[in-house]
Amino acid sequence: MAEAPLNVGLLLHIPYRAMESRVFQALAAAGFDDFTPAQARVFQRIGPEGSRLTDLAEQAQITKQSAGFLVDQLERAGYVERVPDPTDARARLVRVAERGAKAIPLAAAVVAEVEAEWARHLGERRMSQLRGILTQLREITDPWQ
Amino acid sequence: MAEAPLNVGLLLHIPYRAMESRVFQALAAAGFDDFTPAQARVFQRIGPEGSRLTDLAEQAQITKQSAGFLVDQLERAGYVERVPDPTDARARLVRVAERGAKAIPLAAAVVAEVEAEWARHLGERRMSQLRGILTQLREITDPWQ
DNA sequence: CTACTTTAATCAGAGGCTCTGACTATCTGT
DNA sequence: ACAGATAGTCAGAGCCTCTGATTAAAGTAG
Repeated sequence: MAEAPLNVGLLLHIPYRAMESRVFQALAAAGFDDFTPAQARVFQRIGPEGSRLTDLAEQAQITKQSAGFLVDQLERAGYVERVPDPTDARARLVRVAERGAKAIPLAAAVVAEVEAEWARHLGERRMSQLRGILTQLREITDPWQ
Repeated sequence: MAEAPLNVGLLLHIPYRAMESRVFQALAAAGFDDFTPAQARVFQRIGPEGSRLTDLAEQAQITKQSAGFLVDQLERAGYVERVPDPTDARARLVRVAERGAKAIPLAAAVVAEVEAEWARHLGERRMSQLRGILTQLREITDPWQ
């Protein structure tokens, strides 16, 4: 794809993967060792009041069948629960359950820690530029606004 | 993981995924429709003189069994070939084959096109800042130098 | 030169992730 | 009331990745 000056796509992927590994290592060390990246990509999108399976699938850019498969596992492991959607009898809301709620602050802490490391390396100024540029870039690269 | 101000990890992932989709769409449209992201992650790392399976596996951060599986498929599809390593009879070099060589300039063109779109949106100045910051960030997030 | 250790690659088996296609139940709009 | 759209599931297939064991060749020490 590129050689000498790594393409920006790859450059974006490298720190992303580093962040992801750190979060998963920390979660596993804290006993959340049944928890896969694929499950996390769905779990992450669950809104405060719960989300419908179809919405989770769209946002994670997978089919609803795949999302259903992953939610099944998250449910079995106690991270989420499914409740009827009061506004639509066809639908069910996927909500964060007790065990999932415990994992969230832990993950958030690791994210904050890694971001702090990056800020130390880049300097606060460049770190905040990075955030600003990525937010602007999101305008044309995020299909889900 | 985060809510209001998206965490930087996620912000990095959004444009990466956009870039990847664009490249795969273009390859598929040009007849390279048997070519998966997993295969690409290995293919991408093949050096100009060919690379050993073990090195490809390390750089792609997968096991050598997985790398072997993917190289098998790339070989069957004509993207790569395996030749004996003249310096070590245990090893074989995975090299880009004819069909693979044809796909490379196409992928490079799409990468350039997407980068140009991003530069238009961000402005040349911020695009070049992005590249610089990511390159610096790579120093502490890339296990392979 | 021989024995031990390491390295490159493969084989075998298992499980996880994602997809397409088909189906049921419910809602929406006319 | 009916046709079409939407939420979710079931069934089946294929792809990706892993752990553990194995073969062959290299490197190393005595």
